[in-house]
This record gives sequence, C-alpha cells and structure tokens, in this order.
Amino acid sequence: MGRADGTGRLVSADGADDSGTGILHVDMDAFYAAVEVLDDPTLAGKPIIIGAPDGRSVVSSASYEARRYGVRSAMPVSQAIRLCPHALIVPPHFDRYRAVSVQVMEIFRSFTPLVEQLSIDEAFLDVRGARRLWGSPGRIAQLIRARVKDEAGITCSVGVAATKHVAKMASTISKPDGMLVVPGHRTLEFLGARPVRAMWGVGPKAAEVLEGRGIRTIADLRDTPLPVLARALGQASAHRLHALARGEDAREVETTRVEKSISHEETFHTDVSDVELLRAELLRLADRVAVRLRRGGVEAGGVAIKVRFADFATITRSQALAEPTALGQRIGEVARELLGSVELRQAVRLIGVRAERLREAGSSALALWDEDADWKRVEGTLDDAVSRFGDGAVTRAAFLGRAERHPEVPRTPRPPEDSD
DNA sequence: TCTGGGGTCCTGCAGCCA
DNA sequence: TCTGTGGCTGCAGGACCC
Repeated sequence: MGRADGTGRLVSADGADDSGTGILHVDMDAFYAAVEVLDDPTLAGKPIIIGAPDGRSVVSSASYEARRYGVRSAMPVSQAIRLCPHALIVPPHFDRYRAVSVQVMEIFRSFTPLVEQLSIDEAFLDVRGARRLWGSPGRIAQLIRARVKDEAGITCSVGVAATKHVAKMASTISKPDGMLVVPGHRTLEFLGARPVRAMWGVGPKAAEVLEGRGIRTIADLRDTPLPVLARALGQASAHRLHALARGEDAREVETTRVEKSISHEETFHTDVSDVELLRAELLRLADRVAVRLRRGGVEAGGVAIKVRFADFATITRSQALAEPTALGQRIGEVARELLGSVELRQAVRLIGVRAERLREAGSSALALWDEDADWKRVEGTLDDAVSRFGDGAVTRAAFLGRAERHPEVPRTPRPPEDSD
C-alpha cells in the first residue's frame, strides 16, 4: 500500500499493487500559492500567504513553508501574520488560478472523459476504461503527476482506490507531491486505523460527538451499532458514515453537475447600521446574482438573504417565487422585502443574496415592447433585452404585461393601452 | 484573537391538507 | 362536526467542504 517517508505523509512505491482500483482523486498541492510561485519564481521556498493584507480577510491558501508555522486556510490573515510574521502576503489572482485549473483538467480529460471536477483544484477520475490505452490505475496516476508537473509547472497528489471516498482520503495522506495506492482487498485495513475526523463529511462537530462516545477510529465507527450512530448524528449521516467505514461507496464519477443555487455575499469593512445602505447593497448583490443566472440560462424559483450581525450571529430568510425570474430588479425587490422582516437588533457585518430552486430558463425568445423603442417589438433572449434596455425597463415592461415569452412562434404584439 | 465567499446537504419545526 | 394523525412542503439554521 504505502510507507511513511518521514514527512508525515504516506506514499506508494512505483509499481505498487493497484489491483481492484479504478478511481483516482487528484488534488493540487497548495494550489493558489503554487501558481503564484509559478508566476514569480523568486517566491519559491518562501512562506506565502494568499489573502488580502488588510480588513477582515482570511487565508485563502498558504505555501507549505507558511504551514509549518501553523498557518491554515480560512484563518484570519491577522492571526496568520502573528504566527508567521515574515510571511509574504500575496493578494489572490483568481482569473489566473482558473486558467491553470482549465489546463490541468484538460490533462485529466486526455486520459479519460470520466472526470468530475470537485473544485478549482481537485477532481475524481474513473480510469477503469482507460487500461488498454494507458495501463493500470497506478500507472495512469504516475503519468498524470508527471504531465501536470511538466506542462502546468505545479505538483499534485493522487489517491488511487476502489471508491471515491478512499481515493480522496489517500490523496490527502500522500500530500504534498505524493501518491498513495490502496488496493481493493486492503480497503478495510487502510480505513480501520485512521481517525474518524479523516473521513469526508466528518467535521469538528461530528468528530466531537463521536469521540465523546469513544468512537475515535474508523474501525470503532464500523463496530458501532447503527441505531447508536443514528442517535448521535441523525439518520442520514449515520447511514452514510457507517457504509463508508465499511468501504462501501457506490457513488459514480459524475461528469456533469447542475448548480442548485447561486449567491453573492459581502462582509463590510466596518459594521453597518444604516438600513438604506443595506437595501442598496442587496440590490447590487441581486444584480450580480441575476447576471450569473442569465449567463447560465437559468431562473430562480426562490430568493434568500443572509444577514450576519456584529456578534457573528447569522440568520437567513427565504421566499419561494410565484414566477421564476432572472432579473436583478425582481430578485432585489424580494431581498428587500425579506430584509424588512428582519429585526435589525444590532449592526450588520455581512449581507448576502442567494437565488435558489434554479430551473432552466423558460424560452430563448422574447417579445418586448419598450418605451424607448417607441413600443416596437424586439426579439431575442431575455439577456439581449436586459443588455439593450436595462434590467429595470424589462422588469417594468413585464409588470405592465408588455413583455411576453413564447416557446417558438412570436406573438403579434399589440400597442399598449395604458400610458402609465 | 477573530472568524471570506461560494456552495451542498441535512434536520427540525410549523402549517396545510386529506 | 370534531379530533387525531401522517405525509408533504416551505422555511430556518447548522455542519461541512474547498
């Protein structure tokens, strides 16, 4: 399976037994920091923290040199600086990270079309059908690691196993720049000795609950009766974790992913008590959400807002929509109504807008009477109409019954009867 | 000591309805 | 007609992930 190499990680030797495997989990090492080093080689070997140096930002990523000082992702930057005062603070360059991500995902797809991108820097690959072309899963993992290094200039770690869950755990253990193969017949042995916290889906809260009952390792969890687990964690989590602890994970590598919500939120530099400012911010966020909805060809069937107060208490309010929409004006209206239902008992630290219950946009054609166009009909997509006449004009036209959607044949427009 | 932003999934509760 | 019950749905909150 693997051996400890003195750095705390567990890695497999070349040609390790990979029988009964077929799923790879590939994870870039300290991805954002690695891309920054790629673009500025003078940063190599130095402690780097990716995050905004001021305000209330947190660490997006840190190089392994910084991690040695205890710096971790999601830690406040101010705390990270205290831990590692000589670290270099680098503001994030997300467009650049996305570009490298695209390049790496293309490398994966050159080995198998069955690639499930989990986030900007990690993916599952099902290579069971790629044996004849590229060799065994372990061999493919080696080839992928070499090509990512040669072509993208960064390193990655790979877990090779029979299931997604075990592959994911294996890549984590082999980090950085490692590879761990868990042959199918040694899955239970691999899982058994590991702490419950290492399982995907067990966070600090669940780990505390389990450890409080003496369940410290995955073997302990496996031996715990399901009803006991269910009382501790709830039915769904208990069933899922119990199966994973036994090495059972039937999830396939999914190549397509449907977004279920789109949101934007913002933490203010200083807490805000001015309601008008909050309402204006909601509208701005709603516009950003609407742009993404239209770009994705979807509409929201519900709107939610999130308000975080100065004491970090967070509340959400949501509302289903009678008519789905992709218009910022409409989403903003609902968000403002929802804000009106919230008791603003103290200053607000963060505010956010979320579009939920997404569904495919109804039609691609739109007949619209627009005031500025002398009430002539325009045709095109909703996005076209919004870009030509503005979000507000389209909303207003729709409100007045002058914007119509139709599946195929445009209806003959009639001139407006009221002058409004 | 201070806690981002963008997501998914699950649970508990309340209201509605048959 | 009244009451109890169970299923469904909407909503709010929390845990978790990167």
